[in-house]
Amino acid sequence: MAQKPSIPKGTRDFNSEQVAKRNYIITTIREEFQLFGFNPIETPSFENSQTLMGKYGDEGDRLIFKILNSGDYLSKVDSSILNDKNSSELTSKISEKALRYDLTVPFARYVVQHQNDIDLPFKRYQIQPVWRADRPQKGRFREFFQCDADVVGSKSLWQEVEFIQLYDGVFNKLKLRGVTIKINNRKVLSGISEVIGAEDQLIDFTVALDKLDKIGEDKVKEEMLAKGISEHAIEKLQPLFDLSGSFEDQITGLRGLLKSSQIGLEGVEELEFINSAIANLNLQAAKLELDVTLARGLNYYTGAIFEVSAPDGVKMGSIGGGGRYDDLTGIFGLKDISGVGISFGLDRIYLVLEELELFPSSVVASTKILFINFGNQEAQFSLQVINRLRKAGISAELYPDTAKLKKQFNYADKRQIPFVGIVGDSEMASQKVTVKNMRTGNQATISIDEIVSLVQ
RNA sequence: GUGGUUGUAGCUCAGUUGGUUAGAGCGCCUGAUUGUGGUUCAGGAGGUCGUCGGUUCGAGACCGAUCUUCCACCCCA
Repeated sequence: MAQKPSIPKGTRDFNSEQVAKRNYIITTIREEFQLFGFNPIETPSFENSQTLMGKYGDEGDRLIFKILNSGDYLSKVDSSILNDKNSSELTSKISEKALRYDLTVPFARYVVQHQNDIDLPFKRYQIQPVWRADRPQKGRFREFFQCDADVVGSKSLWQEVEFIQLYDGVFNKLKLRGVTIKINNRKVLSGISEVIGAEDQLIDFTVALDKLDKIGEDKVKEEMLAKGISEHAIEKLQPLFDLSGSFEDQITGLRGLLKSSQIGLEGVEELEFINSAIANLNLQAAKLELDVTLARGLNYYTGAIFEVSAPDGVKMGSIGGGGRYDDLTGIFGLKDISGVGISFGLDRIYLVLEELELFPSSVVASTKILFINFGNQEAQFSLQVINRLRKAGISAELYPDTAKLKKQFNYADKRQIPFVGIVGDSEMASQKVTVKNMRTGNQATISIDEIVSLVQ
């Protein structure tokens, strides 16, 4: 095993079965996207660093894969910068391109760049890999696929309602029941921080709050204190920790808590609108849950925030996320374009379907019939038969070598090819083929037309 | 990026306080069976023990570095 080749940490090879299963998920998502009126676009795997940097927060910047400039990239760099060993300053000098980190920011760039060619509201979907220089874990890769659907140019809350239905539609088709679509609203979070007098610490406050179900109330309070949020403010937060019950109950509680915050009440009303609309539309595979501790993508989300978690009992991070961003294109100079979108994490959905054994057995398509090779004359005859079968839409192949029968049959068996065609002197003379059913062991000598109906 | 963890045959894993020639099951190859796979039987191949360096008379085992795996943090799909 000397010097086995390898692939970088957090990347994977996919065998045929895995590709088939991935395609099954992708096809399902794509069909649903199209059913909902989204059209595909694609963007380059790498962007100008400027496009990506600063859009995901400091943590995000760290996780962006930077691409080294071509040529003698160090020669133009000021030696004082080199001596300073300031990585971030040096990076901007020696790297002007970076691998895309998600599909949302490139989409925003796309909208601004092609604003004269698109009709608003613009609905697009995009299924492409993204890269993050993260430390890998289970369900966490450095190269993975996102499947995004977004709408820009409409502030309507019906979009949020539609996206929830889209989530439900995809998971229903994948037979993945019991997923939870968690929803929150950035305005509610803003309102809370306003009410407790911690507007300036919104991010710290929400990041701590986000951990509530993981580390518990006391630890969250500890972290808030450590981040400089006053004890008085945390005391005011108590009604939030005590929030419980149904979506409607929590709405009522929030309304009381946020009665002095205009923006907070706005968020509550949005949540209420979405919930009542969904209640009238009946979800099939998913349930919608209000989770005021949900805080993601705060660097650009402004309204609804979504996160999808796998069914209970499956240990996996979120399998989807999304939200509304009122001014994402603003960063690129196009103001007042509101967008909202969701993302499916293909690689994690794969792991969940695998764990729950939800892949249909039919996803791996294989050859239907393999022809045994007895020699050149027989092979010639077999290929004529194979041609006719292929024209009839049946995938058929000839074993390429005149190997021992045991070996040829074994090959069919290993590849789970359901039928084997045997052509020898007597078959050629009668213009027929002996076909063996590998599962039952039965075999019969039949005409080519009969093969078509037998194998199909 | 921080702390921990893992690596032995194609796969899953044994391998005693450091001591001859590193094992098992499954898989693979050959034969029993030159027009018949899956079962059975007989035989066989395959490992510089992740990599590099160190300690030692002697290292799969101990130490260091590095890569990889998984976990916690961070963050996230």
